[in-house]
Amino acid sequence: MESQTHLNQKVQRFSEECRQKGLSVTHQRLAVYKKLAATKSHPTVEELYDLIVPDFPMMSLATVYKTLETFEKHGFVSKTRPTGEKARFDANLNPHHHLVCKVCGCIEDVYDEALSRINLPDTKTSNFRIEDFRVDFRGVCSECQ
Amino acid sequence: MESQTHLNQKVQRFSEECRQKGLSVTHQRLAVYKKLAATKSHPTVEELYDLIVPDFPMMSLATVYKTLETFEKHGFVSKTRPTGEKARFDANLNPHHHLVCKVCGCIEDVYDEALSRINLPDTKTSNFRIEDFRVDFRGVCSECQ
DNA sequence: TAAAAATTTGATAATAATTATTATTTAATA
DNA sequence: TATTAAATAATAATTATTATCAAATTTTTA
Ligand SMILES: [Mn+2]
Ligand SMILES: [Mn+2]
Ligand SMILES: [Zn+2]
Ligand SMILES: [Zn+2]
Repeated sequence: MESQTHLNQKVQRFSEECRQKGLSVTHQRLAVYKKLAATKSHPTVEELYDLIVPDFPMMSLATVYKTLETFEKHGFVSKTRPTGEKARFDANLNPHHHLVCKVCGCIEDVYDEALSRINLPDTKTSNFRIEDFRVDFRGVCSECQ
Repeated sequence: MESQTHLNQKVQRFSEECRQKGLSVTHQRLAVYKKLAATKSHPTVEELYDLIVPDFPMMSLATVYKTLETFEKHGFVSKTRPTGEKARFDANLNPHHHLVCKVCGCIEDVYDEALSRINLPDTKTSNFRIEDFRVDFRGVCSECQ
């Protein structure tokens, strides 16, 4: 659970960065960002939409799609698609890894300092330039056990 | 590049396992398996279909979909869905990780003994039961540089 | 080997997720 | 507040994937 003040700071930074990048700070964008920054659940587009609609009945699903696309392009959120169907989003940009449930598809964040110290594999022969890496730990969440 | 004899052995084993599991060994299934086992490119369903059609003009795209679904269910292939659009398939079931190109979406296999020895993160508090893990090294392939 | 039973295929329809279109509305700026 | 560029909402279109089902093929049984 993020503290309320921390969340407000995050939203504040988001608004400033939008202006810096020439993006209008609209009610819709604020609503999407706030809901996403307030949860750890890596919601799908539709889940986010359902979270927002009660507070914001005129919100359109297509706007949530486009907003998240914009956010991803500008580096406000990350998008992931583990084995399940739908894309999932995360406003947590600190480098971290994921626990992915094979049963229900839910995602939990996992931080592990040791992982940041692994040696990158040798890619001299294929000449692939590695920029970063993410680990998906796959298994069964507590709910599904 | 797989050697031809190694590939033949793999197809041989595949046929035997199909029979053991009560799956008919059809021309279509052999064609899909052979093409997939012969490439390292992690093709999409449509790419596989296009590879197969010249040799096998009556092949249906729906059959490729269904065949791959069957193969995955029976553990003959693995399916992966990077951030891009389409699912990609791999007949290489040795535990390995992936180099994923951020530009074109291509996937290369990467083996790294050191990775198999990492300590799993502590999940006592969330009670998530980790079964395995996969690392996506993200960056830019040689083609796209 | 031939007939019967079971499975698979191919053609196509249906569905689900996502993206494109466009008239209207809103936000930023002067 | 008026101007202008950008964003939204409603909805159509597209794309990837799955479902349906009669016909064909494969496997089993006699
Ligand atoms: Mn996360
Ligand atoms: Mn692979
Ligand atoms: Zn679960
Ligand atoms: Zn590339």
